[in-house]
Amino acid sequence: MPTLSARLLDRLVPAFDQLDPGADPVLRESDRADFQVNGAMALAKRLGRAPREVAEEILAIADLSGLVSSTEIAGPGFINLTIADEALIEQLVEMGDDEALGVPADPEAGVVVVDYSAPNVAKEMHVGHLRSTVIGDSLCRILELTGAVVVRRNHVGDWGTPFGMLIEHLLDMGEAEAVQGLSVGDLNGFYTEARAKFDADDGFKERSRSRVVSLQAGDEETLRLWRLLVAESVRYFDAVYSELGVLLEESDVVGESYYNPLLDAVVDDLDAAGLLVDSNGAACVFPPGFTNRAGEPLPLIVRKSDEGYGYAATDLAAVRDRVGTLGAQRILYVVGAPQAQHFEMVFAVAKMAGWLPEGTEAIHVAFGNVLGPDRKMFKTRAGGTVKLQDLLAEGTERARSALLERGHDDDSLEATARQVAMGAIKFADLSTDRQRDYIFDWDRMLAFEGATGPYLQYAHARIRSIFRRLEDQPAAGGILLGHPAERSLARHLVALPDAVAATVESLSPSKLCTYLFDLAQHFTSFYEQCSVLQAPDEATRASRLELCELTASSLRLGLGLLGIEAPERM
RNA sequence: GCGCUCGUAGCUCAACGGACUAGAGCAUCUGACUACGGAUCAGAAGGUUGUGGGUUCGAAUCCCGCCGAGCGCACCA
Repeated sequence: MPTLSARLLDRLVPAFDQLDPGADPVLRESDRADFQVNGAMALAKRLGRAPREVAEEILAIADLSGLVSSTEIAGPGFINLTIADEALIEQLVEMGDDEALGVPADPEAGVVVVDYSAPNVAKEMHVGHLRSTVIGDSLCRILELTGAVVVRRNHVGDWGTPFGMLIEHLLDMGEAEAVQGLSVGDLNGFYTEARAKFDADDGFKERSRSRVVSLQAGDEETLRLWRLLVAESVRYFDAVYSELGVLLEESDVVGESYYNPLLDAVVDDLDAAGLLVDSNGAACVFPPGFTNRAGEPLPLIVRKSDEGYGYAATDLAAVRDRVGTLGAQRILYVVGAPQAQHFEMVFAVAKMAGWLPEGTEAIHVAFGNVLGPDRKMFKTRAGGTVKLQDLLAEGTERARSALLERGHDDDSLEATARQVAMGAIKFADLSTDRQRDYIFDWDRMLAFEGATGPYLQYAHARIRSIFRRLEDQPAAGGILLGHPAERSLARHLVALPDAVAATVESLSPSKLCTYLFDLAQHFTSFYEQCSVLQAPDEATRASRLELCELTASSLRLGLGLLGIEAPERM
């Protein structure tokens, strides 16, 4: 089913084509009317004609019958369009019949690999993993709805020199005891103890070093111990993901170690392509346009001077694997903004090597830091790292008391508190433009008023409450838009597909957040002005119930795309 | 030093080169509870969009300079 804006474009494009083939109508939502068409002005400039005259000609040519009820040319050459109520109603009916509420699935969307979350084995997840996990999860859900085949990749840090000391520490403790400790999630304690011994005890340090060598050499017993560490960590990650309500699973974990067997080929093939340069003993590629502090060319170090591989090699191998084996048309890296230059370089080298051919693209979906109320990096009061589990638990606790304060009185309290807390945390994160840093503030995000997760959940719960009170099955009549509040709600409802499209286009869930908040506001305004259950007549009542149903579905779908649950009651 | 990102209302944020009033939310002030959840709604007030130029019919948005902030800049990921 085509969206309303697609229908409009179908009528407008031929008119613009007639004056200048390929001209963009520049169709936008408008606060003056329903839509505005701004393309006439740019077109007039190219044609050397008067803008208003061009606008008039467009309107004369375009067949807007049945879709638009009135048009107006305003200002320097804006075309304002008011949608016919019948067209709006038709759109709403189709929306109601569609599980995706009119969001079109693009059959050409292709395979998209989304690389996100990426915690480290044997380390606890902390607030620094929050944004990648939440943003990545939301993008996956949205891309799937819009037709992409999404492959989730949790690129966990499961390899490298720290594993020597971790394995030795595990042996010192005894396997059984170590596993016991790890299974209760005390990964930081484990890591810290290992680190402390490594720094203090030369013998331990020596054992750790040779253990790394055994690990890299593929010694079976060492690998077994390493797998034990990885398995315990993955179980712990799963517990966090499940509490947070993100879709990552064990099978999505494809850590750094997975790419080890592919690294030699990366170097060999770069060498064969003549791209590899030896610089101070390291095997490097110098992609053009990157310089260091001294203004000299900056290398991407593929193999270190000690023969070891760095993360550039792993990232290059991952690009090859994802494009070559998984068939990715797009690879999204949901990774913090500070790594922008690294990814630019990796992508540049991958292109030079032909590993990102025409028709494929790699995108760094960068995001800013989580800051505390003091605008500095978010830390605990003691200055330590905020553990993700602690953060989620605190949120749930705060949500619980907020619900109790407001008289929540059934046995769903625990479950609802968790849903509200996760909704609050996620909405706060997703509603700010990705690129910017955002300030983590419990009171603001957990407020039940304003643009927050709880406000949206509340709007949904109120609608559901109407249906709980409904005793009879309403007659299936048509939709009526007699009241201005009904019409503006309707107008907003049909814009859901456009909001989703804008979100996909920019890979910014904040656009969807804005849409949903506006929708909730339009709804509550309608709700205040238009009685539903006690509507003046049966036809109006049925129509309003239908509008309620569509709003609830839209909120549920939209929140779902953000990874936020929509409880029936709060 | 070079590069990237960014400076919008007291605070947190929107605004895809477009309109006579730069929008929301919070906080503040004023109203509205005998309708479906007042956890709400209606309204008011609040801005030389860091600054100085430029391009344009039209700039928060594009270009240049300056000021300020954060991050990155060779073997950790």
